[in-house]
Amino acid sequence: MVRQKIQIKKIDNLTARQVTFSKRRRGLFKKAQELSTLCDADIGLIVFSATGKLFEYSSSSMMQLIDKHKVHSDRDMDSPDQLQSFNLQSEKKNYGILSREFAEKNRELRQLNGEELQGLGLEELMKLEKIVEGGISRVMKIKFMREISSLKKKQARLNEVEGHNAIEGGHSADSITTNHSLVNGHLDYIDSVTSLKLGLPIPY
Amino acid sequence: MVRQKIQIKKIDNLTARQVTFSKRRRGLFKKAQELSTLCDADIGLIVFSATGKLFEYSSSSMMQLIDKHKVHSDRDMDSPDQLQSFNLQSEKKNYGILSREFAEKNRELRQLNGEELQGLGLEELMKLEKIVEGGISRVMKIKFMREISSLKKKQARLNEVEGHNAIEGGHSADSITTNHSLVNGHLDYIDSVTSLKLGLPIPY
DNA sequence: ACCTATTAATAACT
DNA sequence: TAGTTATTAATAGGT
Repeated sequence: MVRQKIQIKKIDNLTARQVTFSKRRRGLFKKAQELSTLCDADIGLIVFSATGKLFEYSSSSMMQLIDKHKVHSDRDMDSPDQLQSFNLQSEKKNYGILSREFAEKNRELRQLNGEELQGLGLEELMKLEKIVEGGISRVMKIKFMREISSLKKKQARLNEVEGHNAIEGGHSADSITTNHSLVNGHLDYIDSVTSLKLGLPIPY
Repeated sequence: MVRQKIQIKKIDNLTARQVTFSKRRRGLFKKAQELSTLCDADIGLIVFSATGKLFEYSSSSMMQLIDKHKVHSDRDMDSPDQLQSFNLQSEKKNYGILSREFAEKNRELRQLNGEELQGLGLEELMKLEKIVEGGISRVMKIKFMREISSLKKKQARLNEVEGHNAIEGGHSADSITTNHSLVNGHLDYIDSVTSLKLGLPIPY
């Protein structure tokens, strides 16, 4: 773009790449702020460098923005069209992941035996609800509500259809829960998790 | 910046503002993509127009990116300095909110009586854990793990300190849990929640 | 960090 | 919403 036009592909030279990263990152954040100011837009920009360093800008609160974004995502789950992002890749991929996960959940649920279903019965769900009542974040709350609601409905249907005996192996029940917002969590880059692992010896 | 340089302040004329929004938004997304490609950065960009329309770009998966971002935020909670974002406003505000919420949680917990603590005993926590084991998102899992871990530790300490009787009203125990990532959820703009509200009549 | 030639973005207009 | 163009803004390569 200047002394010589460059190709938009990964810069080989490490130093040059770092320099360009700094310069263009600043430019990007500036543009984001300008757009926000000029057009009264709410903007959040998250940048992780190749080395994992976080840089971010948000015109208001990143937390709120992310919550708002998640709500939009969840809405899109219901009717998986009408997405108008710059590139739809990530959203489409998301939707694919969630769809698979949803199918998987349904499969797992059908494999549960009656006893286990009883074990995860109404009482436990009620207690879960009570805990969820507490001060967890907006999105987490919604997702958990949905999960609980979904589990309740599924259990109810299973009870209805199966009596209290065998488990159906047929096609999954799509119509029961169109909202499923849970994802398999691989705890890759998280080291602090280890200390949170449950089952640790806690003095009682 | 062209036929005439403009001031970076909200554009009064609605039409002009919309046109500028479209043009600059495209430019911003392009720059984001270029930076991502050139420097191998992982970038997420969320833009809400003044009318609430969502536009987004992400070099990989927005969901993963947000999870990663939240983990970073949580890390910052532990040592509330070393933030290197473009503007620190939102993060600082976040930290303030979480600090207050944490204090509030501590207060609430001290007010719990022994019976209620028993009710939320080890068994329930174990069941919660089992549920949490399932496929919920990375961040939700971490947050819930932390919450459960925190509750366990607090209950353990209460049992230790109080025997099984009265509740201390003294100073809060800061050292027990430095990670507390839960936020008060006001369910403002979310309408779909109503149908998810628990306690709804479900046929059993 | 700074410089600057050159390209890229874009404000006003159509 | 899409094109044109004059002008400013961003920046690649060099110091």
